[in-house]
Amino acid sequence: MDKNLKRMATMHRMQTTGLELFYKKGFYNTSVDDILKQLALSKGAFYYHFESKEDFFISIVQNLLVSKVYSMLIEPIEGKEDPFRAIEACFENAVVTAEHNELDYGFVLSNFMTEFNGRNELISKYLRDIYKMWEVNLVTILQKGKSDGYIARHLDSEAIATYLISSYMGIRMLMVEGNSKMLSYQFKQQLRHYLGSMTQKELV
Amino acid sequence: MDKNLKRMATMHRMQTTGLELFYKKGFYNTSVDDILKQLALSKGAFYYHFESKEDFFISIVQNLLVSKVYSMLIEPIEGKEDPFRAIEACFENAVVTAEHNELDYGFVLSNFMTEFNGRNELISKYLRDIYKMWEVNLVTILQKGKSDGYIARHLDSEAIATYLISSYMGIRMLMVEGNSKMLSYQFKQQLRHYLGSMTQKELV
DNA sequence: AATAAAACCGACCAAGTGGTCGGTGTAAGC
DNA sequence: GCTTACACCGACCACTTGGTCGGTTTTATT
Repeated sequence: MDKNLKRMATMHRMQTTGLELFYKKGFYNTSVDDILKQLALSKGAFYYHFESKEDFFISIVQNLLVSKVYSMLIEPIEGKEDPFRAIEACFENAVVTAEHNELDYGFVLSNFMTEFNGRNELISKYLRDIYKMWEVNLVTILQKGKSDGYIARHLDSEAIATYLISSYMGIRMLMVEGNSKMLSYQFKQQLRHYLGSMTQKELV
Repeated sequence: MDKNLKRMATMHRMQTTGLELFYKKGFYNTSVDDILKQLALSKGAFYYHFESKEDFFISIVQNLLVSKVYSMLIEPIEGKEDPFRAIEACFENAVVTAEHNELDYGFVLSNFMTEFNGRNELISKYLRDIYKMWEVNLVTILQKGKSDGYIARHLDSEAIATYLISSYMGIRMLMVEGNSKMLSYQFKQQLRHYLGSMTQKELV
């Protein structure tokens, strides 16, 4: 059992470092040696635990990315009363986290989706699944918002979810170029406006 | 003169093919040999015309990307009466172009910005300049819209421009993963809603 | 202490990579 | 016909890449 623990510990160390470097420099632009150097480990250790660089990345996706996206972007809006309020709070929180250059996993996801698109179908599939999970969750909560009387029924939940995710991924892309504080502020402002414009219709 | 013409022709051929492959597979994941193979040209020809792979890419940015972004995303909304209408038409046109998998240069831009971020400061700077050109233009036309009475003065032009570009880059990112027709439709719908919500305030 | 399995090492390999360079074909100018 | 400069060729180089493998150290178990 203790053996298994050590194994898990090493693998986890490799995965977190791998994610960090892959995110910073890209998957194809980060060599296995880069990762091992930072970990002070050898090639042998790496290929003892993982079949290949691809296999390694997939393990990162399944062990780190899925759960992080879930806890950062899905859980915080699940079960809340007012969907728009919950979504607003969640997105604002995510974008503020991103200001300080911490890993925010919505963007990590979109970054990787871009990099692997058309280059590695298997990995793309895994990433697409996470995205779908996020999207489906947003749609579900919006639909529930309709039943609960928070959202006008004529609104298109799928389209709103798509637009929300798009703008978020877009702003995060821009934020890495600097000026992230201003961009974050502008995003929050317009997000509020966008969501606000849909709730106000109910008052009419 | 004829000599110069041939030189230009070859360089242009290299640049268009280069852009196509860099866009499809990424800059770092496309080798000079890949490009030369498709062109049936040799290494010698490449390094006769360009100093390095980096120099080559910069020439593509300056010769192709700048003018394309200008003609697709800036020119169509310059000098139009109603800014929101013009912006709406321009973005819808861009996203429809993208449906058929043609190169749409707004996305090409954002793709490269992502890839070079933190990896090549010089190239990043060139790309950022193009982005700024786009953004400044949007802000300018929005401000003009205020003077002309099309847009309420209390609205934040910079924030609107940012949000517009964000959502566009975001939706384009999602579109490459497939289902682009539906995503394009949803984007257009929500874009209209977003812009519409700001014009209606004037009626109040 | 002996054993065996697990965890790790690092030299090595084939296949690329960006870039160099001595050479060749060719077309214009004399 | 001869020269010259431009456009192009492709073998070659140093270096990096993902991946292999025979071997050594650690570790739990007896």
